[in-house]
Amino acid sequence: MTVEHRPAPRAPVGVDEVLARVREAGGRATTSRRILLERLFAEGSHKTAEELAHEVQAVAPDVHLSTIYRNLEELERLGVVTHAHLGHGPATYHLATETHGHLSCESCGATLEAPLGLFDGLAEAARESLGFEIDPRHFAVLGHCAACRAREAAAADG
Amino acid sequence: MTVEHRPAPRAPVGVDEVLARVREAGGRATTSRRILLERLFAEGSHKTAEELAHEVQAVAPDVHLSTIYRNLEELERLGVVTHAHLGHGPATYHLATETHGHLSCESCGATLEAPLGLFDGLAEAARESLGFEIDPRHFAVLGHCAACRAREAAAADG
DNA sequence: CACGTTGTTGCGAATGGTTCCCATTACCCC
DNA sequence: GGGGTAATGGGAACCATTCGCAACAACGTG
Repeated sequence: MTVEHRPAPRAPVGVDEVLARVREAGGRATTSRRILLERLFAEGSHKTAEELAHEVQAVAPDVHLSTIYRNLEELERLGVVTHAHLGHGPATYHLATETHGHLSCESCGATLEAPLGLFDGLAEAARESLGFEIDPRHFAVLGHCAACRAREAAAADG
Repeated sequence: MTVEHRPAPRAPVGVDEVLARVREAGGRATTSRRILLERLFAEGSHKTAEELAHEVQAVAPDVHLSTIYRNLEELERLGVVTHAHLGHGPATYHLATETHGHLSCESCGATLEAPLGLFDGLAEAARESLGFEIDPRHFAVLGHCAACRAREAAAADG
C-alpha cells in the first residue's frame, strides 16, 4: 500500500454532471456555480480563489469573492474539487479527477505535480519508523526546482 | 549528498554568545532581545511568535508582538533561529542548532521532528526524476500520525 | 405558471497571522 | 554623558479567508 487517504473522488466528467450531483445533494444549480465549474474544467490547474474570481467575473462581474470561496468549499465537500497549499501564499484549487502530490519551489513558486509513487520512499520510511502516514496532496513538499538550483549555483560561483 | 541548502547555521551556544554576534553585526543587545533569546534557549521548541510573546511578556509586559517578529526575523538573518510552517496556523520558531525535517499531523496538529535522512528516499526520487531538491525543514510534510490513524480506523469500523 | 420554501448570493465586517510606518526611546561608542 | 542610530511600542495596513445577514433566486408543488 502507498499513500492512500480520503474518499476517492468520483471523477466528474463535465459541468452538467457536477451540477446534477450538486442537485442530488440538495443544492442548486446557480449561474455562479456553473461559471465557476466551467473555469475549473478549463485548462490550467492550480488556480487561487482570487484568480478564479477574476475569471468568473469576466463573465459575471457581480460574483463576489466570498461566493467563490463558498462554492469551492461546497464542491470540495462533493469530492469534485481539492485545494492544495503550495507554500506561502493563497491555496490553489483544482479538479479532484487525478490525484497527485505537489512539489513547490520556494524560490520561484513553480509547482510540480508528481505521481504519488514518487513519495513512496518517504512514505515507507515515515510509516515504519514513526507510524506516520504522509499525504503529499493537501500540502506540497517544498524545495528548489532544477532551474532555480542552476541559477543559484551559478550566482554562488559568480 | 542528501538534503542540503542554506548557509549552515553556526551553533549558538548561549544567550550571551548570540548577543555578541548581534553586536558584531551592528545590532544592539536590547532587553527584549535578551529575554526572547532566553525563551528560545529554554526547553520546548516550535513555539509560535505569539507564544513567545506571552512568555516574554511574563517578564517584560511591554514587549510588543511586532517586536517579537522583528527580533525573530533578525535572529533568523544571523542564522540563530529558524521558522517552520507546520500546516495551517502560525509558523513556529526554534533554534537553528540542530537541523531536522518536520512531519505534521493534519488531524491533531502534532509535529514530529525527523532526521533529514528519513527524507532521503523522496529526495533522491525527486532529484533524479525532476531535478527537484526537496527541503523538509522550512515546510513540514503533512499527513496523519499513528495515534490519529488508529483513532480514525477505529471510528471507521464503528 | 404563480408560490413558497429554502439554498444562495452580495456585501461588508470580522478574523488570524504578519508586516509596515512613525514618532519616541535607549543602546553604546567616543 | 551626549549624540548618532538601531530598536521599540503602538497601531494601522495587509492578505487570505470566514462569517453574518438581509435580499434574492432555484425549483418542487399545486
